[in-house]
Amino acid sequence: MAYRETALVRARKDSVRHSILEAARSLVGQGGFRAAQMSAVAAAAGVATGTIYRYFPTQIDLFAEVFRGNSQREVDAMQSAAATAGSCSQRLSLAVSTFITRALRNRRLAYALIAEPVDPQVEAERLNYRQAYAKILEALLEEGMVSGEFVRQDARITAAALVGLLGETMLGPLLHSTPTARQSVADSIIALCLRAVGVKP
Amino acid sequence: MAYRETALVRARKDSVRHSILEAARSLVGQGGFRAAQMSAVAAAAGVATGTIYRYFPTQIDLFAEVFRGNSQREVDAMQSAAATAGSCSQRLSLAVSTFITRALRNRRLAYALIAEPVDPQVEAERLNYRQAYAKILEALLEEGMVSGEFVRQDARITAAALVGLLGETMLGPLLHSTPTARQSVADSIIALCLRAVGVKP
DNA sequence: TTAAAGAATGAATAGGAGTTCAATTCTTTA
DNA sequence: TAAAGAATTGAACTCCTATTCATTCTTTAA
Repeated sequence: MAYRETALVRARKDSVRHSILEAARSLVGQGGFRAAQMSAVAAAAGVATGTIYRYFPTQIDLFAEVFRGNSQREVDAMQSAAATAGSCSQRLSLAVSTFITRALRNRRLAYALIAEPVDPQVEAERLNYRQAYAKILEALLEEGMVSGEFVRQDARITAAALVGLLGETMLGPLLHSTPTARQSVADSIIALCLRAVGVKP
Repeated sequence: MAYRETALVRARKDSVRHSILEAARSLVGQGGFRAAQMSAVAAAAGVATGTIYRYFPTQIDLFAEVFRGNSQREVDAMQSAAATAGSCSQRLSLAVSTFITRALRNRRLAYALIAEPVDPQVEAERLNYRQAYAKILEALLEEGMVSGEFVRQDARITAAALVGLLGETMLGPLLHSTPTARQSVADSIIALCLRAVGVKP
């Protein structure tokens, strides 16, 4: 034998893989998935298109990983917010406002993750993450019902509804509002969520 | 001149156009937009593919018209429900349950209209119709606030939120529930909507 | 009946983006 | 330094449908 992968090569391959992912992530963050053609990703990553295929079997696999990476961050952020100290209402408010704030910080990315038309297999990832959000909210709702803060309800449905509610308001009124109006819009959404879960007075 | 379109020809052309639209509508209703390739539409309509182009400049135009046709029916149905006699709460309940019932009656179509990945120009139609739903709900919310049935709120935001809420719950929990569970799920969604708009006791 | 104008046909074409692969360059070890 | 094994390259290829258009029917009016 005259060749075996050394740590150095391993490291460089890891770095190439990382570059490709980062390039794709950046393109998606700027122009959505449609802007991330393989040739564009390759150019941005500084490799040939063929090289991408040594790291990702298909474009869909690459996109799925980009989707997971981006979405997981959002889910984690919401999870942290939901896990803070305080009443369930406060934690729900924080979780929701975290979602809103982060979506506003990168609206194109938010659009890509929430609503951009994508390949069905990437859409499957989207559904996974919508469920991940829903699970977090569902747990919070259950807790709030036990503590008596929220009225009795089907937590699974309310959780899904909140996810849909947040997505739609991010794409609709909020994105087109002026910067000064944003805070009040965000406040409206939070108030709406609290009403929806039936916070008792 | 030796040829001029007569009423007979006019009528047949109208009928061909109608066949094409109907074929497309049916395919979309069964398998979504992805199942409605031009060749499939032509076959279903009993014409050659080239013929479609004498009636619709591009596939996108055809799809947009199919989308509008289908969506308008849904919007009209909700509008009727919202315009019945009764309290604003009752009318909201009816509007929401109308939406749910109709979505359940044709789930594939509901998916195509609500969430199937489509061309951006068809997506634009989708946004139009989401706004149409929202407008109906917004008017109802305004009325309910004036009458004192609903708490003060930003009706535009709540309306958008309800649209998102309905769409998400149609795709999530409801579609996968058993037939017997459907009614209770629908009831949960209605109750949720009433809480969200802040129905006063 | 016939010529002009339209309408319909469907095989051929176009175009765009993902994917492949023969040739090339790089790494490693003997 | 050489040879084997990998990795990289990017132009060529593939695939898939939407779209076109030369040809063939139909219809109309003289």
